[in-house]
Amino acid sequence: MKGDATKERILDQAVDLASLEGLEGLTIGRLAALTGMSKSGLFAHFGAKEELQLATIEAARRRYHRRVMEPILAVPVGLPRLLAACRGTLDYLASGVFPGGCFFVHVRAEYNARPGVVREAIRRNKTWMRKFLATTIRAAQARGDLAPTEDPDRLAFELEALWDAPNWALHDDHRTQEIERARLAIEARLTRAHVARAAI
Amino acid sequence: MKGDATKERILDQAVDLASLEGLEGLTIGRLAALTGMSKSGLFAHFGAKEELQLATIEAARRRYHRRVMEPILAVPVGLPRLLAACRGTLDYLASGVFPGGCFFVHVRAEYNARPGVVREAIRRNKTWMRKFLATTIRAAQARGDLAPTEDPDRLAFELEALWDAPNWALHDDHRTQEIERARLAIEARLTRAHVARAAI
DNA sequence: GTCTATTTAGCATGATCGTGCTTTATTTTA
DNA sequence: TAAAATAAAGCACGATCATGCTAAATAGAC
Repeated sequence: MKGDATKERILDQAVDLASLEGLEGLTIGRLAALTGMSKSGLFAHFGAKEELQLATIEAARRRYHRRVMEPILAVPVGLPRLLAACRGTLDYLASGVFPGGCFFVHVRAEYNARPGVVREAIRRNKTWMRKFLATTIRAAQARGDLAPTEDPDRLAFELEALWDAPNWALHDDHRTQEIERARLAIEARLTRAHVARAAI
Repeated sequence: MKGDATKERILDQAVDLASLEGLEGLTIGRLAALTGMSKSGLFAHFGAKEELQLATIEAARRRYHRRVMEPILAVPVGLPRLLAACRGTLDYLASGVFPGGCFFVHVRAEYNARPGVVREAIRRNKTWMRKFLATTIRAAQARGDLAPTEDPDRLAFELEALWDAPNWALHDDHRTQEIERARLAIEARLTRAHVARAAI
């Protein structure tokens, strides 16, 4: 079907636009202009603004999964995968997977205080990531590669905090410096968790 | 002058609204409804949307300074002040200074990828905070209360990262848990920097 | 190649956006 | 208290918002 291909093309633009301007800045009119379609023609694919927003979040999730998560999931469970997650996430920030920086950081801030299905959809992604990290940490502990005294959820919280932070400088001159700071902080943190070779 | 008092009242509402919905969600119409004024009457105080946005950022800065920074600045320079900054920032998140969580985290995400005077105004606040932290850390080092091997800018980056992170859970049930995680992480980080009594 | 189903455009609607201009109401000053 | 200055409202504007309905174009099936 041709409609599906068009929808894909629309959502690709929508993800880029929303990563730059948020899910509010993502308007039907702007998206129509960007894709060269008519407003009504584009709108017909979604039926409601909220559906477009949800589809955009889902498209961003797919892109993130393919470009960032899949390489990580290809690494063996436990410490190797945890290190791959740190490395992959830090690289992803500078790699331009999303033109405006991390899509999820942007929209999470935007909908943090707005209850509704959009916020829940965003929240699910964050929850998934936290669970994935905690599970990976637990696996590393089970293999004796990480101090068993570490609380997996706490360590996951800290890693996320550190690699989300460089986003704020992502459009400044010193953005590589900030990413490097995050990298060093994560290395030190993992060393403290008794990782023998923490170099990422 | 009466106009000044009105303007103050408007900006007070504007800060609350923007902390919840961002500087875009902050529209003249909504703000007029909130303050019980006419759109044109309110608009006349600012002359342009962008002026309203800049005035709102400045009003948020003032509120933050009075409620958060002043108590911190009352503490002696060096390590005591650094600990006060950590404690004060963590408390501030839950205290409802801004109804939507940290005003600055929200608007920074919103304007991260939008060049212009608004983004620069937001950036100035972040830069100021980073400099304040680095200076405070340096003072603590000069007094021998903090390891001289620590890079002040790196430590400042990490502290900011950790205490910004709980914002994402600020409207969830487990928000206190997330703030507690940040507190524990900061304590551990300061201990690593050779702070004798890092309890905050 | 015709028929049918799907996709897209055209056009319209009411709401809201930011922003002017012109009065009216309210303060401040003299 | 009268005059001057300021603050606020009323009303209007063009633009853009999300969203419908209907017609045209294009696709896939036979």
